Amino acid sequence: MTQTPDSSSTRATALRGRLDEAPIERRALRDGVYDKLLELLLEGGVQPGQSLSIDGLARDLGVSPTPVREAMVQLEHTGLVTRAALKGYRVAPPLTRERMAELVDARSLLELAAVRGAIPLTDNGLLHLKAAHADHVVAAAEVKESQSQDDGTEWPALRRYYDADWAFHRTLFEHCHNSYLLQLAQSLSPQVHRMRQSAGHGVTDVDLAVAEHAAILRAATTGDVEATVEQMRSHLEGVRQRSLADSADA
Amino acid sequence: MTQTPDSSSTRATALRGRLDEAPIERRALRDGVYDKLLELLLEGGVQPGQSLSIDGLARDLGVSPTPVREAMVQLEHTGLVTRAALKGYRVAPPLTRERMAELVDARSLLELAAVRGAIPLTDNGLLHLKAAHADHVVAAAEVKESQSQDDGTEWPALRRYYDADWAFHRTLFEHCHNSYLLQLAQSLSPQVHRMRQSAGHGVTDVDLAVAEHAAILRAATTGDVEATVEQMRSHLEGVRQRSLADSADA
DNA sequence: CCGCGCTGAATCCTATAGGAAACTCACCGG
DNA sequence: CCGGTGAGTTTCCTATAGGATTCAGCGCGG
Repeated sequence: MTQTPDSSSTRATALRGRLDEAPIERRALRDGVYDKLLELLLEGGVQPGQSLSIDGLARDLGVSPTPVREAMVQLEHTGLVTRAALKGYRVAPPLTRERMAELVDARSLLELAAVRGAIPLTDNGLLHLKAAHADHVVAAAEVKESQSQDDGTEWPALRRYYDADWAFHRTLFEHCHNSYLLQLAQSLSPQVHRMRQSAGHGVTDVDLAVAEHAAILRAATTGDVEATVEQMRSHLEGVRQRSLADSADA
Repeated sequence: MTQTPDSSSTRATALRGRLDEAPIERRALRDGVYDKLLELLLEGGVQPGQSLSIDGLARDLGVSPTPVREAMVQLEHTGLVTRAALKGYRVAPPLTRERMAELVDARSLLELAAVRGAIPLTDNGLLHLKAAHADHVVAAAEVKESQSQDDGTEWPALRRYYDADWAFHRTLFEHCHNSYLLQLAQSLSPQVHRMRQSAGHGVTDVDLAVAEHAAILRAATTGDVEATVEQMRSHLEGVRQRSLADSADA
């Protein structure tokens, strides 16, 4: 059975405590296509400048061009692909050092504002942040394990690590009492992911990031706004350094 | 650079001075549909919550559903419409007072950062800002004239005024040496337009806005960063007051 | 040797058609 | 009186087809 009619509202309120976090999500084909293409672009399996044929992608994915077209409109907004009218879509050119610096600046602006709005955290917010950090630690361990094997299959672990990292930051945005900050940060997040992908960094960065996140979490626990801001600033400065360290601006 | 055909570079450079501002823009149908729908939503000709039927809009616009669908994906990202899978699109609910305050806060964060990055302006930037301000003054006069007639046709003038107002602010973003700030501000701008539309304000606000813009321009001319920041802060505080003054949070 | 025009295939863009799901509303049993 | 059920209609979602445009390759004239 595909759908849950859920006509009995009385029972719904009774279960509200259990399924408030899982709104049954019906997905059209275009959402799945979007996820697939996003994964492809973030993994770096396509060269910048390469053309992305609508019909070709539709054939490869086994769907018709219409949902692919919709997904491309969505991707166009992330900045990962560029569109030329009547000429199709192409993978966006790689980020230059200058653009990377701008990206980190813009992100810092949003993140520091989010911290100022989120601290002191509510009890619920603190729980979420702790959970996100714990997941980040686990993902970091998995990355280190997969990299020790070095069998070429480290991408899934890396992807999971990136998601956990972003989830930690996103938690702060979700509790900063300004929904637009979250929206803005999310619109920047694909570019941030791409930046990290282009500058393949080593295991040491993972440890540093985890340590800095831990410092942020400690400061957030105390409820000291300025201390948390300072830890976040330090973390973002680290991110900046590590990102710009090795960037072969093609 | 990837592939700039640019075969006739000699002639291109000869004409560079004349057509650098007018890149011939080929538009597909979906771009025109997007503009039409954006106009419709910003004008307020549709009630919040009203369903926007793909087929119906396609019939009304005299096109097929496919370009309408693409335009809706684009609109969905602006927050002016909401989408439920397998249920279609609806006009987004109106902004509550709280959301308006959040919006002004987020906008202020970006605008103040832009001023800090843009001042002191380059000669070119200063020229652009002056031109934008002059256009804003003209548009303001047109609004006052059209409102004195009060024949129900004030919308075109108001729309033009909004565009000129936003162009002034956008100029600062364009010269702040951070392309992502401009991108973020542009993603917020539809909501800002909608906010102004929902809170129908009078002629007096136009004069105030023009005066505050003039103050910003004067400070920017001197090249004093902090003075310009202060004028922008004052302006945005005025915007906040006027926006929240009359808001019938439905 | 270089620029120019032509031809063909590939691709984009739009229109149309059909299957599937959701909403409306009358009907009926309790 | 109220909740459940079923057909009918509307709408969304996807697939397919056709016209329009771009791009690559080739031959020709200057």
